[in-house]
Amino acid sequence: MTAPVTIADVARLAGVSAVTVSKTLNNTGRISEQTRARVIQAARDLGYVANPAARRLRGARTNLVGMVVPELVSPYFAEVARAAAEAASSAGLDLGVFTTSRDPARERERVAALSGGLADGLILVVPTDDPQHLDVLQRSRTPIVLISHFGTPTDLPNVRADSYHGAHAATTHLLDLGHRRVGFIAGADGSSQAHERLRAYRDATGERGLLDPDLIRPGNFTQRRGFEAARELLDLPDPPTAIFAASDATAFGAMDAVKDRGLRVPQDISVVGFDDIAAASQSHPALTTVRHPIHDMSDSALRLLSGALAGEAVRGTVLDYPSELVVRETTAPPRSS
Amino acid sequence: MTAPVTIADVARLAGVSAVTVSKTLNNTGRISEQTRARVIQAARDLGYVANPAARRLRGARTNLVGMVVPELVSPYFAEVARAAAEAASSAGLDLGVFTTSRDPARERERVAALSGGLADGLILVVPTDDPQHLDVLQRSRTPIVLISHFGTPTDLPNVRADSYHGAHAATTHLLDLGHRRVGFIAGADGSSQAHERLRAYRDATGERGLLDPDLIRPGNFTQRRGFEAARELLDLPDPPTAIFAASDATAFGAMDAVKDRGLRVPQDISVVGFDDIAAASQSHPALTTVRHPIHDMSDSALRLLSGALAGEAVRGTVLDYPSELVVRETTAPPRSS
DNA sequence: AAGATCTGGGTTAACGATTACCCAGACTGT
DNA sequence: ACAGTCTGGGTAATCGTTAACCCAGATCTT
Repeated sequence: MTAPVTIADVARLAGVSAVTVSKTLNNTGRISEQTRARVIQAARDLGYVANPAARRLRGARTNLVGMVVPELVSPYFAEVARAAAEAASSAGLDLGVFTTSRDPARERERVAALSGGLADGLILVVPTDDPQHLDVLQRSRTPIVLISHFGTPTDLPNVRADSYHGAHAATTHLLDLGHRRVGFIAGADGSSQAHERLRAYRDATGERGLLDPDLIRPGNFTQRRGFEAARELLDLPDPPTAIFAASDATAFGAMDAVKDRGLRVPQDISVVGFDDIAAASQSHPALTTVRHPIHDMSDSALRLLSGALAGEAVRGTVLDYPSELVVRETTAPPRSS
Repeated sequence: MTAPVTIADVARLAGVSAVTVSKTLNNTGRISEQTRARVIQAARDLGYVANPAARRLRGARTNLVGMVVPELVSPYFAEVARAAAEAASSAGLDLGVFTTSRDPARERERVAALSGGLADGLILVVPTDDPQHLDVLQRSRTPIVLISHFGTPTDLPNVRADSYHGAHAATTHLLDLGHRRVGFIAGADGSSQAHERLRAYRDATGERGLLDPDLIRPGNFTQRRGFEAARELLDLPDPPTAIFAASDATAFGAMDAVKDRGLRVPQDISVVGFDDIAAASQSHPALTTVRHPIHDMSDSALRLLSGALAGEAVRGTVLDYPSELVVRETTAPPRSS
């Protein structure tokens, strides 16, 4: 039950004033080498860490950045959080991750509490697309960076993942291999990313006159639904020879269905996923998929935030990161060709 | 760039003093209905949210709980974080998740910063087992709850996941099905959980005189290593008819290897995992595995923390949650029997 | 009817750290 | 030798909120 050690404790032990301790530890003001050494020693001995609340209240920096994500269980968000934590760490910042469970009210509270007095800056992943909410964000004094916000435009810096190009490339890849019937298992309704992926699939197949509505199945990003939807596709009178799933999990479900039918991937059926989660490269055969440059995105988000913290003007910046196709082992030319 | 609205702004608008606003909003002290209504209205109009830093500094509660985890990418920690966030939310608390990347120094910093002035309480998942570090934790004034700490004993409340029983049950399950050669793919060296799982496997096979060191392969919890290790096992002169993997990811890798050999799960080879990650129930065939009662554990951890926050004596509490076998579709009697 | 009690709200101080400002002594230059 | 500069460090004020006290007027006692 030891009370936390304060700056006064350190000052007492070092035989100086609290101000001198503060100056020493923050490298501000003039301090002699002797005193500096004494202070640092005392701080170390006591295990002193400045109280962030006090620091923040005084207007100084906390070096804490808050990240608000819808949830953490889907590998995508987990990966974004991890990449951001690493980027933050190498920028000398700490990252605290807060989840909203996709509850707009909770998102508002989190943002208010964090920007009000805990964090130096905020990174919002897929913020709720509510004009009023976004307006509040825009007026906030604490720097905010958006990740993958696609709705109502704002002038907040926004780092976006562009699903379209990757999805288009993936579909084209299958077409180029010789597939003429490529099935698509969609993502969740209402997700802008899901919408983009479907649009790209439609465009790519349409360009070659190979668009068949029967080959498009609804989905929800889950593995289970991937399994079912793939079954539906395989049960078609004229089944596809390749399946493009809107997420890796869905693709794994689809692969399960293919194997369950006694067919082989990729010899009988090619499968492509989307996201490049960790399991994609580790499964066997390794999944051909589309990768969001999550690391680059998180790096950029943190660079923008650091910039804003340092007073740079970052308003209006929009960084679009194209997704890219990663060809592994689950795609091959169709049997017939 | 609106400056955050402070309690003084609300006071001014409502025509009262700051203290009255504080009392009203915190339901402390006597306030007339009239005044109360005016204050609440003003606060709402201004969108006032108390500055957590100031509040915390004054010694009042932040309603923020910090959770420190090694990382977030492995589904296990992601799930623990999610369950804790839900439990926190229903206890009226917010949960901020911080990662350490398994860096002890970073863990110490995080804990110091959080307990020093950000969070009301802390939940530490798998804390570094350093006596000195643990001593600091034990002296901390802010309540701390440990999750799955197995090393140096402390009197901090500790909610533990017991891997042993579940792993023993899993092995016995395979043995009861008639398997006489059960392979084991271990977890990462140095993980106490990995050690317990191996110990249980050894005990369970040993009890029936079926322990064969050749059937034990090193692993590291990854899918890739599961694939390789399973190959090694299948290449044995007298290969196992069942494989018990120390994690679900490893089990998936093993299943890949089995299928890659043209064998079927569970007809030719049974596979059991450990953790019951989301993909376990969604894959096909659905994975037989061992589940940690993560939700119960997180609930308990938060209950303990809330209790401590409310002044209850929770020191010394140790809750051991047994892991339990979940039989799904990847286990069956061996071919020969 | 005069003290006691209650009501509703204000005053003051404090939390821990930082910043702006100040000052004593040592050193410089001419 | 005396004003100016530099060095090293201290004092006071401040951030936003709340707990501990206090007090004026209304209401209640007997």
